[in-house]
Amino acid sequence: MIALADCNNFYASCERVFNPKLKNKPVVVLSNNDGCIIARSNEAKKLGIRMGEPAFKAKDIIEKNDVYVFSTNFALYGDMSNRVMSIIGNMVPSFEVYSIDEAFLNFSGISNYTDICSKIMKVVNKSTGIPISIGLAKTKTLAKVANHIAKKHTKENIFVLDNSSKVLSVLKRFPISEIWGIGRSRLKMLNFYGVKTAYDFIKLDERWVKQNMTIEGLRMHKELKGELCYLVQYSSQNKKSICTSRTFSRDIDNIEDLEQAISNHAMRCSEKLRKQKSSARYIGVFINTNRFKNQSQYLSSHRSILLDTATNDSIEIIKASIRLLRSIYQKNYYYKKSGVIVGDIIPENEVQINLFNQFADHPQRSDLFRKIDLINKTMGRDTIRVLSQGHPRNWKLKQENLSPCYTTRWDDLLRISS
DNA sequence: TCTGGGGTCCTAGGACCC
DNA sequence: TCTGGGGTCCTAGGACCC
Repeated sequence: MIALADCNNFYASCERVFNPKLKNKPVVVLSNNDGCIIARSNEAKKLGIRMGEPAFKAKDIIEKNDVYVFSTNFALYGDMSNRVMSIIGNMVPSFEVYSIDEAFLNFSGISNYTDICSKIMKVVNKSTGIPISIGLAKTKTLAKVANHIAKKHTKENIFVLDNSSKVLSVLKRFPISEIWGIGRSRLKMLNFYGVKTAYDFIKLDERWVKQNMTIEGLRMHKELKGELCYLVQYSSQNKKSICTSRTFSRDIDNIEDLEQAISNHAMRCSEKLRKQKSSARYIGVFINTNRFKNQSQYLSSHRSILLDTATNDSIEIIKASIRLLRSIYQKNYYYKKSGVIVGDIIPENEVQINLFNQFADHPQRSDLFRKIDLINKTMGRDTIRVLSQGHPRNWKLKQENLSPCYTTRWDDLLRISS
């Protein structure tokens, strides 16, 4: 069995822990710049305040009903999350932290899972003040369904989907829109073909699902029928890309302010990189205009580069980010959002080098491999990894199209190795 | 010179999640 | 007036290889 443990109304619940007078009162938490509503207590949900709604649209409801409003405090939520997760971790053999407020628990080979889950709910609530719900089933996707029911249709906030007839009767009433992995676009497509419930969906032919919804749709299909596709991953994985972005509280129309923001974002990205002991080989910068202001002028620009050598050095990342920003900056637009992405992340102590095709018949090539071997032997295995090797036929053509950052690679390597 | 099947690598962008 | 931030996975298509 797999369980999904999910904190109820997490951010709103966190605020409540430190402010007892909020008990049984409507509470909402707002996003950056107090823009959107991103968490609601049950009382706030009952008032008809919608998830993701702009705060100004809900202003009337908020004022009339004395709703308590908070700006986000991510330091607090992160800290509370760690506490909840470590309690859960102490009570189950293996589990996966799926998001700030959710964890999948692995109960394979364990029969008293409901007892353990009830106990987890009690202990977490008693020692952190955060209420949680747990759904149990054979697969992650079904555990999500069970969790949904636990939250909305049970008093105890726990629900077990343990036999196939129970699963079928639940799926017959479960709207397809609520299934994990069905978003706006897939919902529209499925509705077009008359699929309204999860049961309608599992009755579809697997080949049709694969063809129309790719491999992800097929996995969803199988998981809903009880076939395991997503395993509980108990070891925490490093991020594969890291992004820092913000919406400005006002429109920006000059490059100085943008440079300032991009520098900060780049700094935060490098900090996150170093924290997970990684380096990035790819840097991207994007800026968007205000998409609500003038739709015909909406502009979204993104530029990126691959670096010669992976880095997590703040100065290098900032410099590259500013260069990218300058290459995409355009006047006459009012920028509203900016961000930096670092990607192709590799462990800190490794250097990755792409041997591009223009070097394939380089007379020093065999020499190079000898040097790489030598470096790896003295510095440790995989200090330098050769990612791809090209063919001489490609040489001339490639060379013309290469961006400057590639062409130095050969010299850099020779310098490193000599 | 023309032809095809079976690959790899890379990028851009869609769709989804919390 | 005011509309979030941070991720993952997958596919298509170009350009190239044998």
